[in-house]
Amino acid sequence: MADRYEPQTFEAKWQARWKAANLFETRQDPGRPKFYGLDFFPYPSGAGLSVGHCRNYIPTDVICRMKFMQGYNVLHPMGFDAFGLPAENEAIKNRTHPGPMIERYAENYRRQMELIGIGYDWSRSFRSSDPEYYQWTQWIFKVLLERGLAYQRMAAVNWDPVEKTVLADEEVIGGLGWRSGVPVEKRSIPQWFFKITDYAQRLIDDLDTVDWPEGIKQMQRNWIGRSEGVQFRMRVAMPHEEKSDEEFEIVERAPHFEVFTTRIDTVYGMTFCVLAPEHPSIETLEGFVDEAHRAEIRAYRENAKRLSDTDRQATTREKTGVFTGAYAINPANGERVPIWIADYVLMHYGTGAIMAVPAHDARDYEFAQKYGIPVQPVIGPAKGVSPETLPFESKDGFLVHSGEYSGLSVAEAQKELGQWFEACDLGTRKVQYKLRDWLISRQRYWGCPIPVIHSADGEIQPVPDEDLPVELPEVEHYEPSGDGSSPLAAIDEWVNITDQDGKLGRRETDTMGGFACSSWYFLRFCDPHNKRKGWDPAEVEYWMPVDCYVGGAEHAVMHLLYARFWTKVLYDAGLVPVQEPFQTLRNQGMVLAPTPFRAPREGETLGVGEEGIQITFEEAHSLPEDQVFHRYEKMSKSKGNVVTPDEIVEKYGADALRLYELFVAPFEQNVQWSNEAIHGQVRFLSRVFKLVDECRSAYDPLWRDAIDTGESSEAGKALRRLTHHTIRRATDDISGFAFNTYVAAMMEFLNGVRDVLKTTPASEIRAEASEMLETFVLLLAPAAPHSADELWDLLGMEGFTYQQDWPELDERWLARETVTIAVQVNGKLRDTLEMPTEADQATLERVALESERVRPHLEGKTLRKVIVVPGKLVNLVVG
RNA sequence: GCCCGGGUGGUGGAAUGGUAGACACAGCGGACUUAAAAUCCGCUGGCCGCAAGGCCGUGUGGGUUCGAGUCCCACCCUGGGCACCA
Repeated sequence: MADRYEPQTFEAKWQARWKAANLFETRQDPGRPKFYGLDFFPYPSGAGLSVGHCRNYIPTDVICRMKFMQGYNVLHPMGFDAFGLPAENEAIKNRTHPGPMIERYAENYRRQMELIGIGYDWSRSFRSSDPEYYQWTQWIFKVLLERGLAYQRMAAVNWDPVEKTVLADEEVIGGLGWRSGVPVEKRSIPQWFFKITDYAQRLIDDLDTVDWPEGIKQMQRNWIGRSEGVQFRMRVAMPHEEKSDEEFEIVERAPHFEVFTTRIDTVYGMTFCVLAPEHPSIETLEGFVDEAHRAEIRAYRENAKRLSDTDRQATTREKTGVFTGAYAINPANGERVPIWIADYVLMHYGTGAIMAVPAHDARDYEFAQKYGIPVQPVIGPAKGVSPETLPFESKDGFLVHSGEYSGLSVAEAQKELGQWFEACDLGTRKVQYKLRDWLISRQRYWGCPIPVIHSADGEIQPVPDEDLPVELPEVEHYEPSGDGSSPLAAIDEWVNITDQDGKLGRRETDTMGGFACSSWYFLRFCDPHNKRKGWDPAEVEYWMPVDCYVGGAEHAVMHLLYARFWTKVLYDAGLVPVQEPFQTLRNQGMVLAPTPFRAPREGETLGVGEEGIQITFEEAHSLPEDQVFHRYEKMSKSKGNVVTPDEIVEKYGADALRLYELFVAPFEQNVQWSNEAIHGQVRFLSRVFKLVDECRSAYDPLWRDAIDTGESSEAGKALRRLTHHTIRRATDDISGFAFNTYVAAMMEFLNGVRDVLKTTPASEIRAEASEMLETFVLLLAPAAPHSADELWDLLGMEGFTYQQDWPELDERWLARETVTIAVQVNGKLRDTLEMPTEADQATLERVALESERVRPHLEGKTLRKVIVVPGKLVNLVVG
């Protein structure tokens, strides 16, 4: 019998036994509640898993294991997000084909997940690149198409010159491609979109129905960006040709335009208005202005077209614009205001035109200052008071210089002006969203083909269900063409087909971005091998929604928003019974690893936010110590700071790794990896083995019969209190994602047991010690399943801990006979008293006043007040 | 600039408004050992004190309260997200 933790001798053995017993195969017993625990769909990188990834999988595994022991039918699947740019790029770099490559990588991921003892039901696994899977991705695409939620249009898109593809807005970070890190360019090509904007309001509203981190919800709300305002028409007016410059007339033939504002209360302060350079009305407007203005407009628009989005949206950039020579009429007061064109107004938001109120908007103010446009304050901090400094952007104010609306608060004025604009048919109150439609087209090979045929007459036909999947053709060369077309377009024998009616047609050659594949995989896990349907409705009805969804916060907007959108579309189509896919969501913190840097040398410059030049570990060793410093960074292959579970399991064992990752910090918090602190877990497990080894001769499997009839000794009682106290803590902590305190509770359990056994050997309290041993092993099982099974076996028990019932709490043992009462004088602790639990207030007060440690602090003072919290403390207030 | 988190010993961290520092790591002392490792026992926030004990202490400054790491206000630092969205 091992009296210490020797993982090499048993971890592989138990993993093999679990596999042979199909232990984690999904159970669907009637009469049991269900629990669906899911991890984010991983892309299996060639670098394999790091201990950082494990921080996602281990906690979910702990919860799923406890839920199963508590009697739930647990669905805990794993599959691989194999399609998409990362896989294709890695394959190109390795000069191989993405298909077989990703298969190897996925196998390696699975090996590592098994190495750390994660209890997945592998019989349900799939890859998003399996034709049996993407057949149904294509089928869902058609559902969207039929419902008018998928469409193709020419679009200026984010073109990533390195990836040679189009990126979704969400994949452009600060004007740079999210993977390539280079500035994206504008290009105009036909693109497929999903109309997620139709669902904007529901995507906001239903966040209230799910248990997600508040920060993630807020990020989604911000991304969708709802704002309420008024949209109204500006009529164009030109100087009267035969009269003086001061007289104007409305030109009905001119292109009147609409503006959107959230600050209708400031409408009297409008001193100009601005059109985006791409605004379609400008072309007509040019016909009404003189030659000089026309030339300026054209020059400005040409220039704007050439600017990249990054340059245009750089916040440090000074605003630019041109006066058109035309004017518009402010409908609120009939005053004329000049019409400008400026690229700080964006065509894709609102109407692409704004009313500019420089007194109350920082951007308009900056522009007005630069071009000498008047500024008219209309909101002040108090009634009848003008603001002292401009711009005055606060909404906590009152209107001035606003006709009959002067004196109203901002809130009142927004309401009344909105009503007035609507009553006079000047405009309408409107809700705007920042969210834009989801660009799904990728001009790349390694993705799910869009199941559409373009017939010769230009019609778009979905591929019939019976012809799905549209399989990716096997090809030698799949590298992106670089001309904006998919490499699939070059495969004539695949592209050119005859449709059902015998007409010639061309297949759509774009593929879907990877986020499409991960927007429904959680449904497929409910019924992964269905050949006739994407899923059996009964299976999805049974398992959905996901009860516990765990992954990194970096998918806060993209994946989670898309998956919610698809679920809602499928709900509307009557295909799934839930409107939200993920009931509870939690984000694990990252594992950061020390990464070497050195100071820049002559001629080297640091980028924004950089503190040094990142170097390899080899280089760090070759440099003098004072030239190298370390920073904790996210683990990544490119930084060379990856710690793999393989090396940790090899050295310390899987259970020590699992415990360490659970214990090291709160679940949601980032942690700094250290190879040293893990020793504590090895030590803990060794002491557990030692305890079981010492006590097992006293172990009686029939302890239940003896324990409630027999009289307990003091030591026996202490042991039982400890046991049941820990059942409560472990159960609550695991349920509440407090894995660090769960492990701490187990350590305290061990320490407490050892204290009891110092005075009373286990053989004298056999029943209580047996209950303790069994409970200890079972409570430990979710976190350290290999050790738990080994210990279970050493106790002479049959089967796996996973199959045992979770220990049952007996609340009677939570009650204590005595409690420690804190005695304070003026809030400062002066003594602690061991008192019977049921001691009443008067008793506590009396004993507190008698305390020898307390009395010196009362001398010469008057007792003014006594606070007694039974079971807790006595506070004597003196003065 | 706006929206979220977070600042507690040498380190990771614990603490329903009620004994701050649980549980660990590291360190120090001791036992065992020829020795080391491993293991076991003890100490370990700062200052004063031989001790008993006292004073200070949860980023800073105020406030509420009998009592504040926890609640409120202002500020500083830090991590993340968004960013010309009218």
